[in-house]
Amino acid sequence: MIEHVNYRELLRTHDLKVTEKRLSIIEYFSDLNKYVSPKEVYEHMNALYPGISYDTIYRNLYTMYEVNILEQSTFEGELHYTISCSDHHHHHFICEKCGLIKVVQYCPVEIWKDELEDVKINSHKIELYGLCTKCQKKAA
Amino acid sequence: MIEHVNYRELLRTHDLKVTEKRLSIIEYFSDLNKYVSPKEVYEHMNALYPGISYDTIYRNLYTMYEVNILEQSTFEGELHYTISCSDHHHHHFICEKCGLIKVVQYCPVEIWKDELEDVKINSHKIELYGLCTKCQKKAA
DNA sequence: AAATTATAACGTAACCATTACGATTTGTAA
DNA sequence: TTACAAATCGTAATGGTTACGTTATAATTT
Repeated sequence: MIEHVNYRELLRTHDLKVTEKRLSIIEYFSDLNKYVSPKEVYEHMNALYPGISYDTIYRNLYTMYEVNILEQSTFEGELHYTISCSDHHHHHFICEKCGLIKVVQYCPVEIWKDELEDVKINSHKIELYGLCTKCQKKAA
Repeated sequence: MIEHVNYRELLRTHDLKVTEKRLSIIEYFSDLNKYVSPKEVYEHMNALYPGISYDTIYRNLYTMYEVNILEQSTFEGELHYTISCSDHHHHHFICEKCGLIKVVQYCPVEIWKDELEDVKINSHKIELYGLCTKCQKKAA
C-alpha cells in the first residue's frame, strides 16, 4: 500500500496536475483495500461533487492506472481498480463476497519460463478467488 | 483439445440439441487453438449463415461455456472464447500478437493455499502473455 | 411417419459500461 | 498576474452484450 504521506507529491511525481478531484479519488482508495468499479467511484465522488462528469472519473482512473498509482483488473466483465502496492512484485487474493484483497507473495513465473522455453513471456496475470475469513464465518 | 470424433455426441452429452449452428461454431473453434471474441465468431458465422442473430452467437457461446465445451476469458475488456481442453487442470500462455495458445501444466495453487491459510481459495486465474516463437521471429 | 412439445434461432431494439468531444475552468510556470 | 497547458463539464455517441416476442427446428411420442 502506498504511504499516506503526500498524495500531492505522488501526483507531481508522475507529472499529473494536483486537482481536488484526483486527491479525492486517491483518498477514497487509500484505506479501502479492495477492488471497486468505476461506478462505485462515481457514486462516491458524485456525493462529494454533485454533477461530476463520468469523463473525470473514467479518465482519472485510467490515467492513474497508467502511472501505476492504481491497479486494474477485470472482474465479471467490468473494470475494477484498487490502490497500487507499487513497491514489489505480488499478486492478489480477492474475496468473492466482499472484494477484500490479500497480497500473495509467491510467484512461479521462473518455473513457467522453463516450461515454455520457446516463447517469450512478457507479463502474467494471477488472481486467486474465494472467501476471506470474515465471509466464511458469515456463511456458516 | 477435444477430439474431433463426434461433435453431435459432445452436444448430446450435455443435453444440448444438435443444431447446424452449434456444430458450425464448434467446427470453427476446433482447429483454431486461440481465443477469439464473439464478434469474430459472429463474422465467421454470418458468412456461412447470412443474417444470423447476435442472440444465437452470444447465447451459444455462453451455453457451451457453461457445459465446459468452451473456455472463457476476458482480454482487454472483451470476452473471448476458445475450445476447452477439458480433461485436466491447466493454464494458458497467450501470444499477444496472434492470440496463439499454449497449455501450461505447472500450477502452484497448493503453495498459495499454504501461504493464505486463513482464507478459502475456491478458484484462480492464471494467464501468461508474451510472444510465440513465430511472432518473435517476425518482430526481429 | 405424423403430431407434439421443448428448445433454438430470428429480427430487432434496449441496455449499460465506457468513450468522445467542444466549451469552460483550473493548475502551474513564466 | 498573465498565459498556456491540462483537467473538468455536460452531454451524446459508441459498441459489446442482453432481452424478448415470434417463428423455425430438433427430439420425442403416438
